[in-house]
Parts: sequence; C-alpha cells; structure tokens
Amino acid sequence: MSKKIKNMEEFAAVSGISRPTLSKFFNDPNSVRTSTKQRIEAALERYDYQPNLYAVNQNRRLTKNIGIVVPNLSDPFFAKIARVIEDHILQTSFRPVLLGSHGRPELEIENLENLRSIKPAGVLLAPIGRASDRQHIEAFCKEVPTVLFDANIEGVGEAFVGSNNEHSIGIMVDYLCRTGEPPSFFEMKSPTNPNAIKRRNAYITAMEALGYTPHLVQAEGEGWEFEDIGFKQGLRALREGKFSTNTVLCSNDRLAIGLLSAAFEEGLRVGIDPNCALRIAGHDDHPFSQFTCPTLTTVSQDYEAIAKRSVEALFDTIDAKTSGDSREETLFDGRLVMRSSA
Amino acid sequence: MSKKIKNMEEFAAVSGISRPTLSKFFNDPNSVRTSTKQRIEAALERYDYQPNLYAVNQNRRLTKNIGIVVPNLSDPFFAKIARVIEDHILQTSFRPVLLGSHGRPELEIENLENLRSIKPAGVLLAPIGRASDRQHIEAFCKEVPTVLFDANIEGVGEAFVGSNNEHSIGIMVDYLCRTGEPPSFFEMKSPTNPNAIKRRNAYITAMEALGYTPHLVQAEGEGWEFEDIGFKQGLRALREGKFSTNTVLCSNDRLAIGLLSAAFEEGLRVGIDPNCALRIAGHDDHPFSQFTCPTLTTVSQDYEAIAKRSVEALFDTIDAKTSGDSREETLFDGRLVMRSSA
DNA sequence: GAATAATCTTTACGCGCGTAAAATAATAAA
DNA sequence: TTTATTATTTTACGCGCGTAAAGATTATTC
Repeated sequence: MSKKIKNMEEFAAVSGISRPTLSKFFNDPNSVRTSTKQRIEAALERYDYQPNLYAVNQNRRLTKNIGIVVPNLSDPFFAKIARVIEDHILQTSFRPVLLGSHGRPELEIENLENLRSIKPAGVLLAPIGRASDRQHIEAFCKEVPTVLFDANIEGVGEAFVGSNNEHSIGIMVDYLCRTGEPPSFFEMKSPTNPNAIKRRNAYITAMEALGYTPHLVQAEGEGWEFEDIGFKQGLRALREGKFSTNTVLCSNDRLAIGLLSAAFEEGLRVGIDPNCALRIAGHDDHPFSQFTCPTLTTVSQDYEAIAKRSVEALFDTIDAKTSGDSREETLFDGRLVMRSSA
Repeated sequence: MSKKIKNMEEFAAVSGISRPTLSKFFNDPNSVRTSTKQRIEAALERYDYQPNLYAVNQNRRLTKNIGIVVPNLSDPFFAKIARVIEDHILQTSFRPVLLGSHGRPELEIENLENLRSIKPAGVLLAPIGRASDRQHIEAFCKEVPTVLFDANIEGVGEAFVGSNNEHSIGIMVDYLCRTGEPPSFFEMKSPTNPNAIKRRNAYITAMEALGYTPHLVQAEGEGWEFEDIGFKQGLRALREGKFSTNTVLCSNDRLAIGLLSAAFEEGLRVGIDPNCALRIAGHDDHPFSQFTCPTLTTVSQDYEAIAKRSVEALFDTIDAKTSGDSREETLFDGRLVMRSSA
C-alpha cells in the first residue's frame, strides 16, 4: 500500500526476485516454486504494480482475450446470452471482450477488425444475419478461431451452436393444435435473422404434418425495433382480419410483445381461457416474457447450454490448433414454457 | 488485396514511404502532406497492414480508449444509454470500451482495474450505487479522469451527469394528483441505486407541497430482478390492500412492469379510464414501457442529453488536463410521457 | 528563380516485457 | 553426504513502434 512501481525491473529490485522469474509468475503463478510465489504475492501486497498490458502482449502471437460479438446489446436476448458467456469465460484464465454491433453490418465488421488488432485467442460471434458481410466475416474466421452462435452462416467459422428451431417450433405447433385452433404464423416479411427463416419453414412443415394449412402473416419493416413492428403491423393485421384463426404463433417474443400490445389496444382479450378472443405464443423466452399481460407462452432457448457449448467449442479449437477440418453444428432443443397467453 | 505485411518497417519498404512518416500518418492522417496521405492510402488498399495495437500503445502514457462501465448490461435502460454514449464516442477519434458489472460490486472494481491496465484516456462510470466500493472507486478516479453518470457518488470523479429526480417526480406527482387520487409510492425497501432515495424524498416533498400525506409501499428484496420483485411484492401489496388510493407511482419502470403484471394477475383493470381499478405510473421511460398493457405512463429521462453531456464533460477534463478543481454536477429535467396506465 | 517554410528520409535510441542460454542455487533422492 | 533434479539468477537480445535530431527534398512565396 505504498510506492508506485514503474516496471518489472523496478519491482524485481524491491521484491528481491529476478525479473525473468517475475515474468514467469505473471504468466502462470503456479509455474514458480510455492515459496517464491508467496514472496511475490507478499511484495504485491506492499507495492502497487501490474505488468504493462501492451508490453506483455506485443510479442505474443495470441493474447488471453476472447472476443464476443453480438448484433445488438440493447436486445435483452443477446444481453442475457452474452452475460452467460462472459461468466463462463471469466471462470477461465481468459478475459471476455464484449462488443455490440448496434444492428449495423458495418459496425459488425469494424468490431471484428478491432478485435483482430488485439490478437484475441478466439472469438464468439453471433452474426447479424442476412445483412452481414459474409465475405469479410469468412476472411476473419480464417485468421482467428471463431465459433458462431445463435445465427448460422453455412460453412463459416470453426463451429456453430444454436437452437433447434425445427424441434421447438414443432412442439409449439403441436401444443397449440392440441389445445385449440391451429395457429397462424406472424413474422417479419424479410427477416434479417436466419433463424426466422428456419422457424417459418418449421412452422409450415409442422402444420402440414398435422394436416392443417399453414397461414403466414408477414409484417413489413426493417431494423431491430421488433416490438414496434409487431405492434403496428399486428394492429393492422388484427383490424383487417388477417389471422385465419384465434391463435397466433410469433416468430419471436419481441414480435409477440408488440402483438400483445396491439391486441390490448384493440380491446381483445388474450389468453388460454375459453372466454378469450385470441391466443398468442412466442419463441425465445425473452427475459420480459414472464411479465407481459398476460404472461407469454413461449419456447425457451437453452441459454445456458448454448453459452456453455459455444465456449467449449471455442476452447476446443484453440487447444487443438488444427483449424477447421470438421465443422461441428450443435443444436439444442428448446423447452415449451406454458404461461397464460396460449 | 495481397501479401500480408508483418510490421511498419516492411510496409515502409513496399509503400516507398519512410517509417517515421508512416508513424505520423497512423497517429493522425492529416498530419502529412495530402499527396503523401494518398500514396499511403493507396498502398493500404494493396497491402493488408494495421499497426500492432500493443506496440503502438506501450510507450503512450494515455491511449485513445474511453472506458464505459455500467452496472448491468442486461438492463435495457443501461444498454440504451451505453449505446448512445458509444455512438458519441465513435464520432471522435477515441474508441469506446464497454463493460458491464453484472450488478456485482467486485466485478465493478475488477472492470476498473482492467481498464486501468489499458491506460484509457478517460472513463464514464455509472456506479452500481450503495453497494459500490467507494474507496476503491475514489482511488481509481484520482488516477484516471472519470465522469460519473446516472448514479452520483458525492465528491467522486471529475463531474456528474444525471437526471433531476426532484423535478421529474414533482411533475409526475402533480399530474397524478391533478387527474385523480394522490399516489402511493412503490419502491424497493433498501434500494441499491441512489436515485431511488432521491425519488423517495422528492415524492414526499411533492406530496406534502400539495397537502397530501405521503404513503410509501416498500418491497423487500435485493438484486437487479426488479420486475420479479415488483411482481411478487406488488401482488402481496395488492392483496393486503397496502396501497392507500387507486394510484401508484413506482420508483422505476421495471418495478412498474412487475406491478402491472401483478395487477393483471389479480384481475385488476389498470388505466386512466374511470372504469379502471388502478392507475400505475413509472419512471425512466424504459424501452419496453410503450409496449406494456396498458402502455405505461412514465417520466422520460433525457438519454440523449445525459449521454452527450457525459461525453463532453469527460473530454473537457481530458483536454483541460487540470484535474478536479471544480466538480460539476449537471442534472437534466425529465419529460412527462402520458400513456394509458395513468 | 531564389529564398523560405514545410515535409520527408535517415539514423538512432528507448519503451516494458518475453525469452533463450548458461551459470548458480535450492531442493529432493539416493 | 553426495548426486541428480528442479528452480532461480544473470546476461543478453528482440519485438514493433514512438520519437528526436540532422540532413535532404519538396512546396510555397515574392
């Protein structure tokens, strides 16, 4: 708790330990003898010193940084999964570096460029999706071990970890059909996210398997303001009677939250009860979906499993060093979360 | 679009520009003659080179990094304001480094430590609040120019930028009293955030000024799961008839969202209409408050102004170099957002 | 076209640390 | 205690870039 130490040389002088040994210690405290380790730690108590991050990393080919890039940190879904991933990384000797792309492909690329300049050991990337600059990302993945999560880009990155949309939409459609009228599917007309496409197809497949005619209701609009789009386009769809039955399955929870709001505006009672006019279901188990009115029936993505597996997959490829012979795709099944909206 | 360049020396060779000039260019492209700049930029098109970040910064006393630390990135309020701040910084030659503390004071300190090791030019910090390690933060602020925002810690940092809670609670109480029964105040019993204390006091003052008796309803609970606390404790308060009138002003929107959900659960109609059983108002204009059912009447914090002023204040102190003679506190007035819940 | 100013090149050193090699010291095994 | 093993110290060099100084080149001005 005293004098400020400038560099490792100086710290070596005051602590009575040679500089190379200190260097070893800071790289891995257990690589030195226990008695030495204790002496160093005692000295660290008394003197305020930490190695210069920039000098430490300048000769390293790789650092101990792991980049995390998500499309939009303002979306609680990504905030949540990023948080879980961060926690997993913090439990290792690596450090997470979290970047959000604000939904903008240019920023996504810029984030990757910036990451490249800090020479990360690896990167976990949830691509924006359709709008992403595939070429650029592909080039990046060739230089830095990268695992994609949430949104897949075929053939890019060392691995992909995400949700099994076929399964989750399947169980939801089954559930809805079993307990009431078959659902229409409410989605963005031109979704940025590839999961949306998979969900649409899964919906169609599931409906046909049950002998029903699929019915898509597509919302116009671009961007990430899903609640707003869900509200405005949902309101219009409700007024124009676009939904073929009393049941709507939304492509994601944020759209569902908007639709819920629109239904309320229209004075429509939403819920599973027989005296309700509408049933609405979502997908993702968005952090807020348990507080909507009524609470939202949805499919929970397995955040924990996706985060854990993504991190594992990344460390696997980092350790293996053998880049990209086999690209593994891991999909986790969702879980039906029955609440009161459907 | 070709050969990979290892270092500036090599890039100097292939581009025909001397290394010191290149160094100048990378520090400020406009510090070299236009013709030279063009030659360099042309070479950059053909060769893949970017200066080694670590080598660049190792001799600098300060880097071009600005740290941003918020209590919790999973809270859309902080996600949003962080996003606006990031945008402001991106418009300068500085780069934002965003860190969330997951609501944990240890992580907050760790984030600051990590920031210190990257030698940021300055830091924008929204402290967790009561739980924050004041001593540690104070010590940090003495080394790195730091501007606090959202939550104030008296005397710490070069400046503080936040909301004028007295004003915003004042106008809300006025509005509620003018249009119906005077409100109870629903809040956390022991809030982490200092704004909560100010809002409580502002509520009491405003009520007394209007000749009403203040009535506090305090929710037990710790942590950041405000919606959940608002729901559970709100449900109990409703059942036990804890609210003295049909009107409730919540300390923040997330609590209000929980209470809204509880009211729905209890079959209570919420809204400004005469045939409704309850009026609920919030504070913050949380991104989701326009999609609740009913939409939430609240006070909008001036995100844009707070973000802008915070960044300005930080650059002021960075430029001035003269650390902390006068600590400036800037408060922005909120704006009443009338929607349908109250 | 010469004089002045601005810019560039050459040369050289330093930053703080990683790390290799050889010598020395501390520990463990015999 | 001696020997074998492991850990530490000494010495020395390199990483990629910032930057200072002095001389050479270019642009600007009259």
